[in-house]
Amino acid sequence: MMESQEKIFGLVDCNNFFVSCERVFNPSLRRKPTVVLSNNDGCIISRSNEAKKLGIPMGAPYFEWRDLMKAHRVTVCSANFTLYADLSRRIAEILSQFAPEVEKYSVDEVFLAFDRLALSDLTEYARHIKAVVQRWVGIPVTVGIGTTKTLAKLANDIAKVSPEFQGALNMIECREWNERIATMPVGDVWGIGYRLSKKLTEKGHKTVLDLKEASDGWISDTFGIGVLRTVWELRGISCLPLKEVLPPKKGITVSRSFGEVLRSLDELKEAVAFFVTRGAEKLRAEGSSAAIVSVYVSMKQLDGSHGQGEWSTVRLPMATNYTPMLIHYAHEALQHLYRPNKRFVKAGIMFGGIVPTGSEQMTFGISEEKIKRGTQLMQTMDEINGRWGARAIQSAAVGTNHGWKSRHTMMSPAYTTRWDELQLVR
DNA sequence: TCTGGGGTCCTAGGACCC
DNA sequence: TCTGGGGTCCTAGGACCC
Repeated sequence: MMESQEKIFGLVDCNNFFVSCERVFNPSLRRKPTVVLSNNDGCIISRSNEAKKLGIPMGAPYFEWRDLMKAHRVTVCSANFTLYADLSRRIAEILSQFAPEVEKYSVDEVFLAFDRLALSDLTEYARHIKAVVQRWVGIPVTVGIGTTKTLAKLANDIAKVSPEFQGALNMIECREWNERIATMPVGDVWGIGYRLSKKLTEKGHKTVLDLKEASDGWISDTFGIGVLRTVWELRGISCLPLKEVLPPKKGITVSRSFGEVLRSLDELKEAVAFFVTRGAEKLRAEGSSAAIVSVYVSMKQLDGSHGQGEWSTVRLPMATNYTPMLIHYAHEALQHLYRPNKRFVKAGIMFGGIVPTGSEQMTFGISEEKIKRGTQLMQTMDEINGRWGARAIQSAAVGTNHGWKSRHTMMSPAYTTRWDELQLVR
């Protein structure tokens, strides 16, 4: 029984994903130090190996490293998330041909699951997968194989920094596995972050091997069930199943820092309307509706720092994904937060109380006919935006001024998703 | 006014991930 | 001067009910 169910997990992780995406369409960036910035050109969120060697850390503020990068002729790209999402989807599609079960875990990672006895040489197979993705999409990936997700992830991390594995490491066939993890810090384990690794290290559990051999009772009493599961996964007992179909999201957030400080309520309303529009699209794409709308604003303090941020929440009479109604309630929430003579630097919206569309509680005062017309309008808008680019048409509430738009001064074109930005072949 | 156990639901906060 | 944006899960504590 157990035997037949036993699975092997693979993790395919794109190397320096955002930078690699930029290189696909701009080969002159290859072998040159390159970084990609976050929204608003705020921090560095992807680095080529050459950039990592210069000591630039993940998530570092751009302005702190600008001079060093200039001196070393580092190419700096603003984020082009539309492009990255499209390549990410293509890679996941290709990988689904190589394993019976596939989970798209993040924009740059895909978990695979195989039956234990189905394949004779998994290491060879992993190298094959790597070569196919490289050839078909042009993105370099690393493959880790293990008997649990946590071990596959660990194998992947090792393969990334050890060239002798040629981009694919099968933990099951790695004979010196225990020696390797005896020298790895406990914080390298998936699920052990900054705080947990600090606490574990203080208690004498410094390495991955230490954690693997820790006592169950102590772990669960001190750190809870989550860490206990991680320990079991390190021992090869699978506790984290593959999630092939993702359940609908429990919350949907859209937020941005502004390109410039905002003062007027009208501008804030436009920004909030834009966030709601994006969020409502996400809702409809999942077949969901929301009954709670929260709005968030952050203000610049007198000392120049950004404030904690303030929230205002409105409960709707019924769940909906109809953009104009969501904008209406978001604006109502915003009224409670707005104060004249303040400098707003960031805002966002969050949808909660999410239910499948169709299961909404009906409320008096809204006719079925009205709801039907609204649904049709939204469908039409989504279709048009899907075909002509996400901002082809949108509600008038979003406005056309967009002083609040994020900065992205070094952005590459939308090579794959917009006809007018297709790459020219000469 | 004090006494008790057990259960659910919700919220806030903390920790993690990319 | 300039510091991203999106998620998940778990736990503890309070309100409320029987």
